[in-house]
Amino acid sequence: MEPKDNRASILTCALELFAAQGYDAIGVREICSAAGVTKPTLYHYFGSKRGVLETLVQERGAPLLARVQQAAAYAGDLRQTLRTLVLTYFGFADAAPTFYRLLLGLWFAAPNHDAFQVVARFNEQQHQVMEALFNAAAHDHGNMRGRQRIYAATFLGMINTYVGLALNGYLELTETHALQAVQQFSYGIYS
Amino acid sequence: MEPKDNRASILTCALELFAAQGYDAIGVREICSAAGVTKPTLYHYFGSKRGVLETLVQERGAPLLARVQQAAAYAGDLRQTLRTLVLTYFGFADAAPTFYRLLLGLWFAAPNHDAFQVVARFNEQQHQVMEALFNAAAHDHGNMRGRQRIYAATFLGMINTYVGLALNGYLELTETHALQAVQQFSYGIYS
DNA sequence: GTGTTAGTATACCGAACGGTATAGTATTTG
DNA sequence: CAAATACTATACCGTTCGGTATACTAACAC
Repeated sequence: MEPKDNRASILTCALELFAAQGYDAIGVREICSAAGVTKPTLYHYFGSKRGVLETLVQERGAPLLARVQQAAAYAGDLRQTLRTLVLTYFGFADAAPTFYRLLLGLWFAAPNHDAFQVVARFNEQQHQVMEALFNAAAHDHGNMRGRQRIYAATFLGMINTYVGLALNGYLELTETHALQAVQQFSYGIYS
Repeated sequence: MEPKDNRASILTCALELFAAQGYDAIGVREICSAAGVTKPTLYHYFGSKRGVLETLVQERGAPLLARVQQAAAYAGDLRQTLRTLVLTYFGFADAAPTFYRLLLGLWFAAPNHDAFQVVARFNEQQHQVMEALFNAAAHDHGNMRGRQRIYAATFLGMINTYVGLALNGYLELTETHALQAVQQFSYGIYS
């Protein structure tokens, strides 16, 4: 029997419930009862319902961001870097589907919504990484210049689309799909 | 002064509020006060809050579905059909950005959520249209066979991604982008 | 032992939620 | 004119919401 860690089990239960039912549809009470604690415990650790979501995004998102940052290092071969990136994302989504579902559920959510803004900041961080990559690549590929922002956005969008469709049972995150996606995307750039 | 149509103004206000703040974040009271009516009026026309959303999706979505169905007619030139489709979607999103925002906000929302299921049915209808198109095209392009479902899903996903990024200010829905998107997508198919 | 701190539970707060019972008005139908 | 239908307002229902005041326990500090 592992020593009970209320903080951790609150986060785990909240993630599962948020991902399945939506942030707004889940009350603090449900999280607490699922985690086997009472409300003051949750508020002791996170201060508010939004604090739970923020902690969740930060802590569970950090590994993804770290891997992505590493995979996004540009070494002269853009296509290869993109391949590594897609595989990194697919691997993460495969290992943490519930968390990715939470992110995707708020990807295009209402802009004035509390929960959206939390996730938007996280997405913006990923966007920065991608934009830096395309900026670096634009030195070698002059015809890309001026479009780095769009490339970053559509590349991330393509990844999220694939993951979202996979989560909804439309396809699977195979290496074949990853490579095909990169090939497709690259064709749009170099042409 | 137009003759006041309470039913219509409820729908209009609900759409605006849902799209901006999210379905769950908006109460029936807010819709009513924005529309200048009281709750029994709303419940007279729509029966429930969910009924408002359902009506919204059906009535505002019908024109899109009609245009898409027409544009998806296959006449031997898949690439041209896809071009027409993307332009149809872009045109609709440009004319009804608020409604499209509502759809996108629930695109990958939590699967057990009330609002998601309403939109999911609508998305499924579009998916059927796309799948039929790729089924027809697979007669001419044997190498597509068996992948029609994936093609339909990723094609719609690509469109939604572009529209979503446009709504969030990352790009604009120009004809150039539309053609580029199709070219990209087609390359993934024929290769 | 005496504070002090971290963590947890009971019980409660006011506000907002979705929805409705009742009563009215205005228009149409006989 | 009477009856029925469509629509709208006042006022209310019970429930749940996010959040908290208070108190208690265990552990560690001095």
